Amino acid sequence: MPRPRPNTYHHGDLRAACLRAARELLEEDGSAALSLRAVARRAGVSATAPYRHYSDREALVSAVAAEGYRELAEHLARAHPAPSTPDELAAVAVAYVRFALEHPALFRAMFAEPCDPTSEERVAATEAISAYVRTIVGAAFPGVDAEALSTTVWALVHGLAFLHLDGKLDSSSPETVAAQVTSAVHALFSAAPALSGTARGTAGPTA
Amino acid sequence: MPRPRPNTYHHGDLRAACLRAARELLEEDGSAALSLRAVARRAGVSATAPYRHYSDREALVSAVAAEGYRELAEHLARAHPAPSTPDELAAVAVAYVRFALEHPALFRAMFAEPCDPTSEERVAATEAISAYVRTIVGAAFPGVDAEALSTTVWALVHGLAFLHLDGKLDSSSPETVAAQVTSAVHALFSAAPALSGTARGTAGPTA
DNA sequence: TGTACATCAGTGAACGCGCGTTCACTGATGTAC
DNA sequence: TGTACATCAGTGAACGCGCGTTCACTGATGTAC
Repeated sequence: MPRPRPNTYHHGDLRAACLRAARELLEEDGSAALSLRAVARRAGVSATAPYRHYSDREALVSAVAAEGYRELAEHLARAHPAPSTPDELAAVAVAYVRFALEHPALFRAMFAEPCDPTSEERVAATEAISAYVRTIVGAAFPGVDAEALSTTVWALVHGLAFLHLDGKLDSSSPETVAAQVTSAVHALFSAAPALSGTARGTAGPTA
Repeated sequence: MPRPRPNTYHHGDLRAACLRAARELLEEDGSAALSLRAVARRAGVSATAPYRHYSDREALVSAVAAEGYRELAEHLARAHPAPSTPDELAAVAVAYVRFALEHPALFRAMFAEPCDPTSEERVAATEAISAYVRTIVGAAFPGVDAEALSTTVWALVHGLAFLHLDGKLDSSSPETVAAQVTSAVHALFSAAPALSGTARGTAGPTA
């Protein structure tokens, strides 16, 4: 009975296992800083094994953050694959805030610490997010300056996420949060036509 | 020649000196976590002296954050003591973002890490900020639901601050930042009358 | 004004800790012949 | 199919570090008489 990979010396996929371990640690204790040694311990591997796959601690943290960005993107797309009305956009906004509240430590790792600009994986991931926001805002408001509006939308939603995360707003129930996010986003969108310089009135919710 | 306080054994006001030292360290290296030992070193005092004034590290960090909130409040008031038009409110919003960009590490200490709810000094300071925002938004839009609108405003501005802080938006010049914040806030305010259930149209910029 | 003494606000040695990282190493894997 | 060997992916000891915190201490201060 030759077991396929019993307690292999060679782990198989330690790179992915480290990411998984890091994520687990973040979910369990959001306030603790992520340490390479803790990740190795959690992955059931010697303290130095991760160095085979990550050049240093920073590299691991960046990889975790990048994975977080990708998951966030998926999460938003799941809320609505191609939103084109204010309601659908609001649903995406709610998903954004919910993601932050469901993965507080990950979200902080993604945003709260200075992003080192040398991690191309990380830069690419954040660029993907902002491009995505630009695209869906542009699709919903074809005549509007999508660049400016999408930044404003992103900032609003991002700010709501952080204020909730920091306990500065009432996050007692998911419904409360969703209602607040929805109303804030609608408030902003009802002003969107005013932002349009070139095609005023061609698109927009006009109440 | 009895010098008044030459190299006194008794420091005089080590509590304040610790705060000052902590602030200096934050300004100098925003990415490093604040340590009690580093603060003591900077204050020119033994590693354990701060324990006379702060029960533990957390207490010092909370005190720093609380001071930050108070300074932020002053900074906003200086931008405009009693804003009552969208333009004046926008000036306050710009001041908020500028404060974050000028004191990135302090701002992160104030917001990015979970606020421990046991620090009454800290809780009081954040409550003061949010009450202040509520007040000025209420003053500018008397008929509007100030609670909801002020939350939305705060979130928008807070989000802009954080996205700039994290390098996700173009922060190349103060003017760029100011223009963007101003336009975002105006976009939101132009929708404010729509938020008013009771006094629609009595206040508001109506373009 | 001078003295005794309690209290206050520091010192400095010491503790145990977890960390990032290096190093020489070794067991497992897979490939060339 | 079997063997030799290079390479890969781990181990484990060790380093030096800064940290938070404790402890017994001591010098300075201020107050009561």
